[in-house]
Amino acid sequence: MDRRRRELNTRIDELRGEQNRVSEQVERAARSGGSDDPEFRSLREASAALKAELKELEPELAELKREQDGLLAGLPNLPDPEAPDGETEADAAVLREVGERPQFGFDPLDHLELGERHGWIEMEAAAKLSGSRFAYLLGDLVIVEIALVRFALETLRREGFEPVSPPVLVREPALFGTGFFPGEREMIYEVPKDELFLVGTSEVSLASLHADSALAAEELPLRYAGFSTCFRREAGAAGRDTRGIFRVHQFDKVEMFSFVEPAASRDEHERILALQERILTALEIPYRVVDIPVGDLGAPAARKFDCEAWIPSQERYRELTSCSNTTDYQARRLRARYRPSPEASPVEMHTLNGTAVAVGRSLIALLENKQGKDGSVSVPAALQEFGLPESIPTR
RNA sequence: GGAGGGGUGGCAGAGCGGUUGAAUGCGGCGGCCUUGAAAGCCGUUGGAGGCCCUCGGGUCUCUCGUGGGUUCGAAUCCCACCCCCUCCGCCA
Repeated sequence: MDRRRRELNTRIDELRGEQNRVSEQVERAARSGGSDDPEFRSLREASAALKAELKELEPELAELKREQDGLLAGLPNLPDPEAPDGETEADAAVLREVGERPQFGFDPLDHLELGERHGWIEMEAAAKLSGSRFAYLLGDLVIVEIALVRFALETLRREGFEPVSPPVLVREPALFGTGFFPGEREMIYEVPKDELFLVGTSEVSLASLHADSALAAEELPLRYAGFSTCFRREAGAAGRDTRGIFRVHQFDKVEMFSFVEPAASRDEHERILALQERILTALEIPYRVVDIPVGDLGAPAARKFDCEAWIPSQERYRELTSCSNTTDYQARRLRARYRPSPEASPVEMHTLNGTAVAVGRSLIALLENKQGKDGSVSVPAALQEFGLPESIPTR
């Protein structure tokens, strides 16, 4: 296919070149001889013949290009050779476990029992309002949510991440560029009337901040901390994690996003992971870090680490944050480039993303791990700085 | 939502069917001048892709918001879409 495309391309280039030359001659003939000049007429005919041949070949080339682009668009990023082998979550390599799992001298409650007892989570009315997998958060939990967001934003800001409150309704190219399209179209809410889509993560909006541009090398790295609501259809997850707010269609999240030079992306990945761990540690959530196997990476990522929080009611670790090095995959699709030196041609940057705080799941981890016998929940010191008491419910 | 105006090279800004891949100014780069610099003067200066090659270039195509169309020939004419500005209306 590619060979035929190249042949056609060359042929069409030649024809166009010929036509450009003939066109010039036509002009000269018109000037000297006028429109009755026989030379003028024969040249015009020659040009018309070239045009006819072009009209015949061009659609075939366009079709081949479309086909080839479509194939290319569906290809995933090349996995990092160090990513572990394997197809599924089960093949992930556990890198480390951090923090002490709580030892309860009583029967711990799950987050929904705690939430309902204190009037913090209301799911039935939400289901009536919006359907399954929606929730109202109320009271102290809302205050904790805001403290979580502020804590994450302040932490990241000190590390050079610029806070961003981005659009959450975006056009198709943003989703294509970040690699959610064509592969994960089923996960995305669509607003057909306006040809807009609701983002499943602010990663999509942040990545587009430097699309279609060529930055100077000195401008890199660029680091952003996006705060937004996220929307996910959760198609294909029917029946999974149906209890509580673990897997819902709408949640808030603070997301890190970095634009870096290719040589720096490995270090940046470590840096993002380190920040995630620092945040989890400050929130006093026990967690483990896993290295995602190649088969579970998704299209954009070359390497991915997840931090999984210990969830007492499930007696297992569940994904809380995730960070990916997408190398040049998104940059290529978004045309996010930079000049290695002022004279150099622009080349693709590397982009990386990572969750700073996924609010809903963080609340679950906090509620369950920090609960006391009386059903109260102690608040980590890091959040107390943002106006919360030592424990909730507030009396 | 209604009515106008407009999107041209890093920036500003001309061009409005053929010699314009694009005037001019600013900026950038090189040089002259200078002890050094400024000023001045001279020169130079977009991007993507294909082919050739003595690796420095040569050559061709595409590119004036995006996509179509008209024409022998389009930055220039027509259509659709996107974006920006001004005025009116509406609204958190």
